[in-house]
Amino acid sequence: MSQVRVRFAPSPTGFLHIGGVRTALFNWLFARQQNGVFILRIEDTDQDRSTDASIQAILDGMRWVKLDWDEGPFRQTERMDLYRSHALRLFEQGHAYWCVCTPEELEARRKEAEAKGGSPRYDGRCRNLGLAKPTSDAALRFKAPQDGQTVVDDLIKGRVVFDNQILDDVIILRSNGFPTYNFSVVVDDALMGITHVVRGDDHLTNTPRQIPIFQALGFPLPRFGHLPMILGSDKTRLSKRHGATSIMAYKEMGYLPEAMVNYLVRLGWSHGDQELFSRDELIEKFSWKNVQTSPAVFNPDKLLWLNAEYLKTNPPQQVAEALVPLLEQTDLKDEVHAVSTEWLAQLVVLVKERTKTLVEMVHWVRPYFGEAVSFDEEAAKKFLTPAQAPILTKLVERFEALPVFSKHEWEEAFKKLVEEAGIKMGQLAQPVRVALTGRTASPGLFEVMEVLGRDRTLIRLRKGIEQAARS
RNA sequence: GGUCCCAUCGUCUAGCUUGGCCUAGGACGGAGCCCUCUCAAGGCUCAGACACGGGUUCAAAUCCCGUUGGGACCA
Repeated sequence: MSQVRVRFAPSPTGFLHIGGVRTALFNWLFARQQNGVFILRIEDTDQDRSTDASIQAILDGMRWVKLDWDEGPFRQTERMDLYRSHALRLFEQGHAYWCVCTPEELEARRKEAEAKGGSPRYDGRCRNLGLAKPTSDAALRFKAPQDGQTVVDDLIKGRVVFDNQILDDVIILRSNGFPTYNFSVVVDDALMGITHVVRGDDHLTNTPRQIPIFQALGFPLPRFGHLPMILGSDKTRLSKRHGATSIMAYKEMGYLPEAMVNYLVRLGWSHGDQELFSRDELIEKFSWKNVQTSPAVFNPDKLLWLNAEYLKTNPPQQVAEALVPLLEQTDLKDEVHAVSTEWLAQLVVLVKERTKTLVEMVHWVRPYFGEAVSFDEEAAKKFLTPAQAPILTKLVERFEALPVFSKHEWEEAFKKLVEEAGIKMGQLAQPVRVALTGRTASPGLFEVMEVLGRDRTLIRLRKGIEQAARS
């Protein structure tokens, strides 16, 4: 059994699409599971639309989700000689012929054929002309088989049969010397020794056009697999209209790459009822037979839930590391560098159950930096009133009597005071919460104090009392 | 228009290969209850689907045919 070789072959037009990431992911998982080779190939023959920035976006995106490639990135523009020489070889061997029909003529004939109710494909006019290298503009066409059937034994769709009668004599080399998509793909896949061509099912009907080219070139056929598309909420192909489609946009929105991968892999693949998978588990359990045959609607809510799961279960240190770059983009920049990574991890633990993205986490984590905290106006108005000042003062006195912070002891002291005052927990907790965090919603008070430490807890309580007395 | 693909809760899906274990399971989202110092998280409960029509069979979500509806490609 020869080694598995798979590829991901995006076009560098725009950004790396999450649908592309999913295709790459399935290929990558298969390669890793089979101890195979994963190849990255940039299909940049469309020079009008391809940009270097897009190539960079592909590499950045792949790295972010940690899909590493073993060979490449290859660029088709660097392989033009290969396409031309193989096209010419087909001509020399009688598998291709020069066509001098102009686009205008073709268009006119196509319209005519359609008007007569015929099929709009090429009529084969130049097929038997036997033109040697013509002087005028000419395109090279592949002599497609005209009878029989082409059978694709698809890894995902199963057996798909096409009548060769529908096959057109496709152009393989344009008159400007550039290869067409269907040709360069075949040459690359063949030359790179790809054993499994797995791509979006928008390419399924291209497959019977490509198979005869492999055969004419004398290369063994790879296996094919066609993944169903990702749809938007209105069941049309996923596009910007449905929200972000660029993988890096999700990074910016505060998603973890683990969550993206987990979500994308479950969109079209399943392993029983399991929802959460580690990378190693995916490699172990992935199989084509459990890939869905029908398209799937992208569900941002579920992705968000998964992200929250990973925020909660990933090692806090790791989450903190991912959080730092986002904090650096805020006015907290300097303070972030002043604190220890351990303390940051502790902060993550404090808030992780309340946030679904890193962006939300930035917001939640804010009050714990710096000595003082700024009060939310509404919150202060409601809970830091002159009526609250006396009990808050008492609380500070009790706390001051405790020389070191101990979550248990401070909680006991707090509860004792509540009991003595004959009030409910919440009646003291909310003013304290506002004093400590500036807001009405926060993690548990004593966890907050623990993260703040004794000094800052006392400082903030005193400031809270000042605010209460003032209003 | 031609060819091809697809069809289970709103969404992602299990089940379909090898019909009975399916009064169709799980997850997200929704509703409710519990927990509770706030907000969450968590626990429990509920609503919610085999596109339709024919067959085959003792028995069909599962097999066959058709219809409808989506989608892709070709130009």
